[in-house]
Amino acid sequence: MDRAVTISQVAALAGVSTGTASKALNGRGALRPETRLRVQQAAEQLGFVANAAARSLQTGRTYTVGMITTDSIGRFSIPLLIGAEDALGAGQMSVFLCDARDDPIREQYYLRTLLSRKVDGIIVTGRRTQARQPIGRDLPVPVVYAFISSADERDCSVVPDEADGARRAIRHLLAVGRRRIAHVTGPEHHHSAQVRAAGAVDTLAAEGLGLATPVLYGEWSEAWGRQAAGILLSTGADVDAVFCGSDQVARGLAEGLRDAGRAIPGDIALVGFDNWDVMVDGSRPALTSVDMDLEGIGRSAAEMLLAAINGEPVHGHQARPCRLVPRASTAV
Amino acid sequence: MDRAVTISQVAALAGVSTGTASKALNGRGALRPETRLRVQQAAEQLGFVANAAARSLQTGRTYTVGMITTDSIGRFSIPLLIGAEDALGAGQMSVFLCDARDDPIREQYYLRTLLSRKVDGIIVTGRRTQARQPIGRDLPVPVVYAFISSADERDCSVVPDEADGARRAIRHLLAVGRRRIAHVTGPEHHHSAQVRAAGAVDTLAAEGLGLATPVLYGEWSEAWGRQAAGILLSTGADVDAVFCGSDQVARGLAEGLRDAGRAIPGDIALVGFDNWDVMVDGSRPALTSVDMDLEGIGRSAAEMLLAAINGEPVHGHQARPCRLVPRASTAV
DNA sequence: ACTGTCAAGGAAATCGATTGCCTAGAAGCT
DNA sequence: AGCTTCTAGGCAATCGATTTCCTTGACAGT
Repeated sequence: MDRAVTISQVAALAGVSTGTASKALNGRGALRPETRLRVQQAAEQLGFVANAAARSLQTGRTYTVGMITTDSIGRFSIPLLIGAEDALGAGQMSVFLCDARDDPIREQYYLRTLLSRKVDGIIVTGRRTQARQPIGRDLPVPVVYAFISSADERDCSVVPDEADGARRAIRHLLAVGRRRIAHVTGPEHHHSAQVRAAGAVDTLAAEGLGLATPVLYGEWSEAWGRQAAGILLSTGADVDAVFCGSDQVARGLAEGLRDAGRAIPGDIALVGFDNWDVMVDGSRPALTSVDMDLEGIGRSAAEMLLAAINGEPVHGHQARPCRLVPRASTAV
Repeated sequence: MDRAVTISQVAALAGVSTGTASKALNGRGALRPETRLRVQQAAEQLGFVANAAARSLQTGRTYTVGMITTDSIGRFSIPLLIGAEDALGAGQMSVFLCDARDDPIREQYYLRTLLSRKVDGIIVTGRRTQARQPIGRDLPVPVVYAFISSADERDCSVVPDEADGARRAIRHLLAVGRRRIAHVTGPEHHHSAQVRAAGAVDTLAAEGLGLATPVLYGEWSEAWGRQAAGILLSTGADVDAVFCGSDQVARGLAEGLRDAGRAIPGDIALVGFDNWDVMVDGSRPALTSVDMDLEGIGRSAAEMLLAAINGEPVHGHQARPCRLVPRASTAV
């Protein structure tokens, strides 16, 4: 069963010492090409794979990073995970996944475990309404925050530029000829809702325009979207487009408007936020939406972590632009 | 900067040898309680955390498992991940996350890395239309398949009992007084579609009934559900309930039926499959659905892996029952 | 022929924690 | 007192790979 091949077996087969075998396999030292080859073949033949524990004990590097999702692993974490795992895997690093479930105790527990495992770095991710407290002070390894941001400005945080997303949504609506734009979004206390709303207002202001109605704050759900449709229509406001704070809100709104006999995009054009496939494709018509490129954020965070591990830390908040994906709900 | 605290520093502070310190911290050997306490306090004071690499080099155990998702991390993998991570975290094990993206080469690469890291075990998960080939032969560590199953019957696979899910759906519809039941589902070549359809047919047969129309195979999408509504109505078949192969199909169907003026559940009751929150809650009315308890499957797979690691391997396929979650779409 | 240089590879220390074996001293027994 | 039996805890080997010296032996230069 447990037939772990060690480097001394490889060395014995190749007729060299373990030290020489190590050098041969790692391309170090001064060896005859012929010897190097003999060792490599022996390793191949025995199926030798170096014991990572032994190696890291000696070198101090583990080629391992920890990834802590502070809230549960959810819809937003997955693309981040994938992106990070992608960038790290290419650098031969493995990822420890830790799901802290919004529990500070679990979080600290995981932090301890990761440190005891001597990870080379840590990525902290998750969904939060506000910037979060740093996960620890004076940690012996670099930390990068992805999607959420650290309250400490010196920490490296990679976040989507949500104001940019809002700007793109509004510009797009203006470009397709809409002028009387409303904004329906999530809870007012939610940072994303605030930033997106402000971004929308600012962009309109730059064109000498304003929102057609005050911002409608609610929750991040389809139900609220449907409800908002009623509110919007009952105000009698003359609206020819709605920028929604999320795809779910937009989908609900679309349903509500359709039920009330409004044509989309004929009467009212619609833009969502998140570019969540099941929502944008399930909506009728398909939903134009703002994509935050979460996978790119995950990848980018991982790259910055790698840089920090290699002694070139990046500090401060990195805001990454969004992308607008046009679909039928804003077709001309 | 932070020089890691080693056990010899703890030993020095407590005035004992490293061996004694180790025994004190691990509850081994014969030590005076007073000595044990002194060491523990010293460790506490210095913030000592044992170097996992050194420990595992000595003990051969790493308290680490690998989790390979064969297809990309998706909607189905998340609950599995969470469940497994939950069960393993409680046992102090850490999880290496590997996303093989349906690429056999990546898969083998990850397998190699995991083995070099001397993981104690491996969980293989992912979505497949059929049972998959075993990930390796004669591996030095136990492997458990979660959600997908291994083609080798001797391997341990934890899977949902989808026929059971179908049975529960049909029984529920019968219980609320429906008799003329149709079935709309995904692609015919998909294993899940087949099993669920067969389960539905068998359950009806046991009551001396049959499906009101032949099974409607299509794809796992809302669009197909909407389309199927049209097909179903155009056949003129007298149907008072539809069991759908997925929540997306059900949601599409619900929309299609509503558009055609049919009342749900008044005219036609609806049951979905997956119990996917955004679908069941977004549907109007909220959708009764079959829950495969993916988190339970993940947890269960992890527990079996732990058992195997402890020398009590479980072999064969473990089918876990589903759960029906009633909502408004089948209200009486 | 003698010395200096260099290439090739071996020997052994090292990383940090665990653990089997051993010993000094205390306690128990006759 | 003399002997045995514990007990508490120290010593040193060990895990596997890396790495820093060292030691060869070959060869060139004078």
